[in-house]
Amino acid sequence: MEPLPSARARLDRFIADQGMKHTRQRDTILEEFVRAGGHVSVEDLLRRVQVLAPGLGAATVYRTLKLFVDAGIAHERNFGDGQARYEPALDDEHHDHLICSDCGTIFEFEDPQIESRQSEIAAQHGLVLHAHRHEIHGRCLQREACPRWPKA
Amino acid sequence: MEPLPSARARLDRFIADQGMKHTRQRDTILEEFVRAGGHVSVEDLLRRVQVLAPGLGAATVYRTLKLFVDAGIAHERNFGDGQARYEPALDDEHHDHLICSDCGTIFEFEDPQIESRQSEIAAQHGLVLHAHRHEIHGRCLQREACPRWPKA
DNA sequence: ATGAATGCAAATAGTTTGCACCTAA
DNA sequence: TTAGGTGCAAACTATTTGCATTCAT
Repeated sequence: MEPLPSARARLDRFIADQGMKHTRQRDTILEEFVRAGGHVSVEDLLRRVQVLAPGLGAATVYRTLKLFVDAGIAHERNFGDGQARYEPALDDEHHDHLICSDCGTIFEFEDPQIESRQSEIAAQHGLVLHAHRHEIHGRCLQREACPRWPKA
Repeated sequence: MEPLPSARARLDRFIADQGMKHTRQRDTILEEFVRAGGHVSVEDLLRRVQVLAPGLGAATVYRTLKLFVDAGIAHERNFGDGQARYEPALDDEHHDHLICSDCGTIFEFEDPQIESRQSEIAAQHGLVLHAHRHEIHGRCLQREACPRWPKA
């Protein structure tokens, strides 16, 4: 995962480039966003952030996450549950998601074989691939091995 | 695409099994749903349906599409644009989507190689695959060849 | 008759926006 | 000083739900 310093550096540069301002709120949100580690919903992040900055409002979190996406330090994800999730953007690596329908755990995966097939498929239809979204939904093979399975 | 008679038969059976009732609205919605051919939003479908049945309300379309999904004759899709889309469910075949970001055309694809990799990946993480979602986003290689590219 | 389905309107949930006040540069 | 940012509340969008009425069986 992207370390905080580099994310902050990128954000600062973006902010400067756009003639925007560096604020305490943005710092706090970035810090908690990176600490959360990935796949945070706005609601989650807001809760976390409000521990450090009680007055901070939801609108600011929404606006700031959009800013992070524009600055290239976050990706927006939409699993089918009606709320957007965000995760730190890494410089190089790309990954897709494997989601357990039983316990909600989200794994990340990357598969070169699939990646390359995708470009071929796009080309077959006369398109150049520029993005994709791939989610695999599964169920625990053995519940006991699942770290998040709710204790009976 | 699923022919209307078989979809209607399946729906009728499901309705009977559940002790539900056969209504004119459900017929109309099914007819237009199948005619639309796939990837319809509720808004689209409502507009279409209201031509045939002016008084028909949005809530009924929402409820009926959920019914179609339960009855196994429709799938719900969520591309990231904030509104759900529905398409007829086929008996056998499964497909994923290839979407042109330029003109909005939605192609369908199916790739056995990718399908099989997915199960392997799920297994590696201790899950059994039970569903997946895969979208490829691309851009037209040659705009002229694109049937839906907006005329300049 | 009678329970399910409809249509309308009101309620939700997630997200966006308008605006007066605040704050970084 | 002065644009840009924040916080709050109101607005919006997609969808769901409560309820009186209508309709299929």
